[in-house]
Amino acid sequence: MRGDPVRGHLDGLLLAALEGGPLHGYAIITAVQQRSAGALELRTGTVYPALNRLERTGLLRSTWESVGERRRRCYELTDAGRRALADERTAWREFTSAIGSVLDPGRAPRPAT
Amino acid sequence: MRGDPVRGHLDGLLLAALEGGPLHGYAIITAVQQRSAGALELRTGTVYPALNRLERTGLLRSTWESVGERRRRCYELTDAGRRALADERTAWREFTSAIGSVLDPGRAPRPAT
DNA sequence: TTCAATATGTTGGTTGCCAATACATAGCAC
DNA sequence: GTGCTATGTATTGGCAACCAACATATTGAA
Repeated sequence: MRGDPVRGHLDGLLLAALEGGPLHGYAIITAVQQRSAGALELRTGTVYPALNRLERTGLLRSTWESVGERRRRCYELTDAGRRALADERTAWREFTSAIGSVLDPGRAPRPAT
Repeated sequence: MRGDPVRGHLDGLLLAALEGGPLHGYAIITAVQQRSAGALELRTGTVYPALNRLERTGLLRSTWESVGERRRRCYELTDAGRRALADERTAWREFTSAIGSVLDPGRAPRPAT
């Protein structure tokens, strides 16, 4: 997969990963990797700043967890985050429909005229 | 549609627009716009440098046309361009499958395990 | 005569992800 | 007891790719 593959879709991926319940950053990375069958390998330099930003903008909320001596920061969706996820899904469908209608018209039929 | 929507998929769009026959830059822009039902409005600052690059790398070939006093540069796919288009389609399907399996699992089933 | 459409191009800026780096705990193999 | 890997969070600097704005010219309609 060509460089910067998730560009523009990162927020949606992170929100979607958290839809099933709270996860910490590292677990989000592995969850995304597994759900995409290994295709998407998010980098820490990509994920942690993004999670931080999503919390700042109110789409996520975080709490610190302790497992023995180790600390993890656990993120969960807020109500606004759930709404944002729905919006990301809509945007994703519009996006794939738009690009697909030009690039791959057999698979993604043109929007009704 | 959020900013930079075509990022990473521009080459595929341009190649696909030319699959049906030669077109000049301005016509490519309107063709993409029409085929996407208005969703994709490519900018001249995006398209012309990209066409130039695709010609430099041998995926397109161009000839100057004259219509009255006006000059247009007509692009067409080379054989390499046709192969590149096929690759772009494959990459597009893999891309949508990967992102979709995380973001929109109901619509884009996970790749076979 | 002014405006919009047609037509091609360049320049500079921003965005957003990535690579590299840093650091700490935990568990396993040897 | 030492190293290696996995787990875990975070920052910094860089850069590619697209966009906005600008520049220029012809054509045709109001």
